Amino acid sequence: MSDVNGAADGDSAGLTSTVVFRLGTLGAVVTDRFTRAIEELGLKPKHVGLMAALSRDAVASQQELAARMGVAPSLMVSLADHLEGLGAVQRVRDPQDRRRQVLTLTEEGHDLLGRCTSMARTLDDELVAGLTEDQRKSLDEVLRVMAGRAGLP
Amino acid sequence: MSDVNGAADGDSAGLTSTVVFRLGTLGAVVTDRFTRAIEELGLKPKHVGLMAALSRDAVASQQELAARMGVAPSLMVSLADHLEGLGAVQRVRDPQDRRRQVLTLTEEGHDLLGRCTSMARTLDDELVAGLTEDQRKSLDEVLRVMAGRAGLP
DNA sequence: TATTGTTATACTCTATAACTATA
DNA sequence: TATAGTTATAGAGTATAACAATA
Repeated sequence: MSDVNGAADGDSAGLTSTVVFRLGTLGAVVTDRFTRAIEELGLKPKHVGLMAALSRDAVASQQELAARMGVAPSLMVSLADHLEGLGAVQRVRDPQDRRRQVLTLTEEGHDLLGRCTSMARTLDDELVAGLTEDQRKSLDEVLRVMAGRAGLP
Repeated sequence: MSDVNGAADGDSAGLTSTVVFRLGTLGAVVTDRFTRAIEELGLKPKHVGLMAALSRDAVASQQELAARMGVAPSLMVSLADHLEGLGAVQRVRDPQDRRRQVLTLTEEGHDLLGRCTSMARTLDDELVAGLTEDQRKSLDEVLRVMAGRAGLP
């Protein structure tokens, strides 16, 4: 025992009981599953995130999207390259400012995103299978509050 | 609209509303915060995870720990190296089987883990600040159930 | 021969910096 | 000169494969 005051030493009431630890590990496992699910579509989570962002806002420049997703502009290039190669997004030079590449989600892109969403819902079902209806509602609200607390949109 | 049946196109009722997406992003943000918090202790999340595992089981060989944490044995070497350098763990050759390196958490290690736990609790408080007591209890139970569903201990 | 730990190597992800073209 | 996008380069993190010691 290296701690004279009331704080727990080691893991008696431990690290593994914190929300931070449990949310972090669970999030990692869940993301890992999702990653494997979308692999067959030739996608990685960031590609899906980009499509979701485009789905919300219809069109946006690469810089705007990079800022919104919190990634470097150079990464946005390769994400857009890949999605363009799949026919999921279209790049159009803004005629007003020919430096800007404006991205839009194509019909194929909407379709792909829809399939990803469907896969996520399947995983959702497995994940919440043991929860009551009340618990699911509570989860929804709790996630909303914590996301706000964590500075997420 | 590229989908004739009932499924949503794009993100109408979308990907960003799934538990998978929300849990994944929230977990990533939270882990990121924790990572920055423990930086000043010279630790990364995996180091803390290893210490937590040792705290639960007192002693274990590197192979056992690698298997438990789901990492490669080679990574366990560098994690143990680092923690040994900090004086947080001790490596002792098992006299019964001199191939095995048995790891134990030192007093210093318990102390370090305690500080990490305390940091996690501080983050916990910020995270759940907007939740009622009922919601916190529900969160605890819901996390337990989903962790089980996700194959976590 | 099989296993534990280690070292060497390679791969993935992503950021920073240098560069091009527009403004 | 400043900015959007691109390309080149580098670093972090981690796995796989080769190796040494021990069983």
